[in-house]
Amino acid sequence: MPPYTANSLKAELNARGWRLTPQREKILHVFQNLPRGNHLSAEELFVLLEERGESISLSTIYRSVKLMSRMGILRELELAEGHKHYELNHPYPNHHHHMVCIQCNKTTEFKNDSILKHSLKQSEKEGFQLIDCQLTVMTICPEAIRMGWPSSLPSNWACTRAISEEDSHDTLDDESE
Amino acid sequence: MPPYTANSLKAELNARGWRLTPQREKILHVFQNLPRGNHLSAEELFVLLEERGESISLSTIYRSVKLMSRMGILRELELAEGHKHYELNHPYPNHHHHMVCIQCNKTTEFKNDSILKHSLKQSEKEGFQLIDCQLTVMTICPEAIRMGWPSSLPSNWACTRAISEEDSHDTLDDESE
DNA sequence: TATCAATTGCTAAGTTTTATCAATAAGAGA
DNA sequence: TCTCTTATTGATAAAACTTAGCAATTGATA
Repeated sequence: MPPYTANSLKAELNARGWRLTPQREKILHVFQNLPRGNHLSAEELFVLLEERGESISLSTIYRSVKLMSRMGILRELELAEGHKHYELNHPYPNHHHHMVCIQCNKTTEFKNDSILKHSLKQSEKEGFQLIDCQLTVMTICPEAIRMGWPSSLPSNWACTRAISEEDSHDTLDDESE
Repeated sequence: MPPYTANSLKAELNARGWRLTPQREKILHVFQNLPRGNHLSAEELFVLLEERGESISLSTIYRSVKLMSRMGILRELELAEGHKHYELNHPYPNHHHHMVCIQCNKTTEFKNDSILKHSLKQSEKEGFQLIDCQLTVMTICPEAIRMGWPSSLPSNWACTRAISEEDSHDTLDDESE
């Protein structure tokens, strides 16, 4: 995915009968200058632009991020915080996934291209066209563990337990960063 | 994860100072008798119970599915439909993921334990405790493709394109399916 | 069986997102 | 450059989804 310029964004939009507006340009600009690993909700984007004196209505924010997600410019994230987050779409080889602490909502990115490969394999097997894949790893972070969690947590999350028992590590294959 | 009975559910609840109620029992029962691959939203669960003449208030539905998710009995799914879905939690070795058509919202399950292994590896590397992981594969299904989609779709979803070019298939390792 | 606190159901309210629609402005063509 | 057509914006209202508050009920323990 090439870094978008105002011109290439315009071309992409016009090719579909859509228009380049100052609002869409500003929104793209925000995401392009966002530090790596950050993502914004519609509300956060709204506030951020307001603070910069470049206010855009919330309606337009919602419409724009949805449009740009469908175009493949942004990526829509569902990180279990009750609302959607958006980030610049970085396809392979910069494709990445997220690990989230279900207690404090802290999220971190990680790369692992074999996830994408598995997804591609799965979709091809069923005749589906792959658009994107997102692995969300739900965890408890070290701080949350220290804070007493997971006191009220599952006593039987065999998920972790069982797979640890058989020490799966030697069956890992990939180049995960 | 053992199949829950009323008794084992009661034990799990009481161990945490919580109580077994007819409502919680009914809800568990619904999920245990749901055909494999199905999941329900809070609203759908509400309607389903109402139709069976076993009405439970919507508040209680929401509270119960959240509680049971935290206990590891249910799994909360975010499948980009705008609201959460729930299913019985099937940990390893019955852990699974979802492929969803972003056009018609059709979802299908698939197994691939190496995803879980990668997640475990990632969380351990950072000192996080793994709770669950969910891979969501966004696709366009064959029917949607036939219907003219993805006409307004990304022209540059390098995600798929680039990885196809290098034919990644021979680097796959696992027992998926 | 009595006690105490967890739980329910009802209602209201909070959050996030979409719909409506008149006014505006981008793009294409003359 | 000007005009025309239609996509787009912004404001407001409404929809969709989820949580909060509280009196009444009921499960678990002794």
